[in-house]
Amino acid sequence: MAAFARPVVLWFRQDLRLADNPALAAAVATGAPVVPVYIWGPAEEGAWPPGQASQWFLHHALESLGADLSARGSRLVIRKGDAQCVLNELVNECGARKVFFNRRYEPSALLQEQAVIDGLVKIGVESITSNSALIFEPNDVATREGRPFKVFTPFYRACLMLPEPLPTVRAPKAIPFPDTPLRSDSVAGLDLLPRIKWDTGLQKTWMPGEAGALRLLKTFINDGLVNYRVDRDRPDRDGVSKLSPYLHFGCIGPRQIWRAVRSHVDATGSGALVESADIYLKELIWREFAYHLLFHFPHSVHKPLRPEFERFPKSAAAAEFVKSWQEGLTGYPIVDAGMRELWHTGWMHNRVRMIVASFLVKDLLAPWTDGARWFWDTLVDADLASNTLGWQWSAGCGSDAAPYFRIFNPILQGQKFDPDGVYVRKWIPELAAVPDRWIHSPFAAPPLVLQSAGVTLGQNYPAPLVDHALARNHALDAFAMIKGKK
DNA sequence: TTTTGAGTTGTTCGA
DNA sequence: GTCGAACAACTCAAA
Repeated sequence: MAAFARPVVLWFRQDLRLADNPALAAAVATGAPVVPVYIWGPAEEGAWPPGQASQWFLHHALESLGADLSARGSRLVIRKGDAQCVLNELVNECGARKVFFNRRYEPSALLQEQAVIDGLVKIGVESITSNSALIFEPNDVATREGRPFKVFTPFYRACLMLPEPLPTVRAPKAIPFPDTPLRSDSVAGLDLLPRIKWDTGLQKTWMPGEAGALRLLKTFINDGLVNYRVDRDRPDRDGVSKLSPYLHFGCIGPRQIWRAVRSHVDATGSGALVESADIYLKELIWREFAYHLLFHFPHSVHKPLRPEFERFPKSAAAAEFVKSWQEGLTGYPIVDAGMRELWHTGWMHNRVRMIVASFLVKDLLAPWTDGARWFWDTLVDADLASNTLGWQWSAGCGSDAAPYFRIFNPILQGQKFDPDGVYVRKWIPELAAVPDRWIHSPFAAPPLVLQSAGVTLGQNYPAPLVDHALARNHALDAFAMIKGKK
C-alpha cells in the first residue's frame, strides 16, 4: 500500500532533530513516504538573517541531521529560496497533499508561515503544524484578564500552574522515503561556512547536531546540575549547560530538557540538587517568557518597551566605543575577556553577557541596539527572542528591566565571579602575569607591578576607555534626564 | 473600581 | 570588615 500512497512533506525549520519532533512524528504516522526538506532562505528573515557564527552552527547541524535521516532510510532534501515557492514546487514534484511543520514565533517567520499556508491551500494542499520549540506557546499563558504578561514572576507562576510538559515523542525508527527522484542541493552548496578560516575556535567548542545536544545534556545533568546555583555565575568554571545554540536550532527541545532534569531530580533528589534544578528550569521559563514578549510585542526588537528610553542620550564617541567594545579593547579585563570569548567561540557566559551589556549601555552610553546587533552577528545561539529580552533588560528599557541604578561595576564583578582571574587570563594572555590583586584593574596597579608583568598600558593592553566612577554618574544623570528630572 | 504588594542577576555610603 | 539603607517612582497583576 505504502508504495502507492502519496508522499507527505516534512518541512524542517528550527527543529533539526528526530526525537521530540511532533511534526515529524505526525508525518510518519500517516504511513506515507515522507519527504524531509530544509529550505535555506535568509532573505525571508527580515532584518535578522543568521549571522556568520549561526550559519556555521547551522551548516554542521544540517549535516548531522542528514546523517541521522540516512541512518533511518531517509534523506534530507535541501533547497534554497522562498519557502512558499519551494514548497509549492516540491509538492508538485512529489505529488504530496500534506505538508507538516513545526511553528516559529518571530515576526518575519509568522508572516512567512501564513504565506506558506495560504499558498498551499490554493493548490489544494493541507498544512499541519505543531509545536516543538516551546513548553508553552505565547497564547497558552495569559493574565486573568486574558492579556500577555509583562513581568516575569507572575508569568513564571502562571506557567507552574499549567500541566507539566508532556513526555517527549521518540525518534521514529524508520522514515520511509518515496521512490520519486528529487533534486537536492548539498549542505556545502548553501555556502554557510566562512571563506576565511576563522572557525577553529568554534570547531573546538561545539559539536552541532542532535547527538551533540543529548551528550551535553547528559553530562550537564550528571556533573554540572548539582552545583548550578553557584557555578552558573562563574565564567571561570564549566558550570552551565551550553545548550543555547542547540535549543535555538532545535537540535534539542525544551520539553526534553525539562523532562530529563525532572526525572533526574525525582530519582536522586537531594536538597542542593532540587534547588539547583529549580533555578535551571526557571531559565527555560525565561526563554519561554522571551518568546511570549516577542510574540506580543514584536516592535521590541528595535524599539525600547519603555518609550522614554528613545530619548536616552548617546555618547559623542559611541561609534568608536562600540568598535573597541567589539574588539575586546575597552581596558576593563572582564569586559574584554567576554568580548574575546564571544569572537573566538561564538558564545559568552551569561554572567559576562550582563557585564558587557551594562558596560556598553551605561558606561559607554552606546545604543543597546548596537549591542544586540553585534551579539546577533557573532553568537552561535543568536535568538531573536532571548537577545531582545536580554538587551532590553540590561539597558533598563524593558517592561520588567533592571532598575536604573543597577549599574555593574566591571572591577567588582570580575573580583566576585572570577576571583582568581582564571577567565580573564584565558582570554587575555597579555595580562597573564598580572597578580590576582590587580587582574581586574590593571590600570590601578603600581607601575612596577605592571612592568614586571610585562604590561604597558596603551601599548600591549589598552588604558580604560572611560573611568567607571565618572561613567556611572553620567549614566545616573542620563536616567534622571529621560525621567524629566533635569 | 480601587487598592495592595511586588518587581532575576547591584553598588555605594555611612554607621 | 560588615551591615543596612538608599538609590525613585511606576507599572503590573491580582485581590
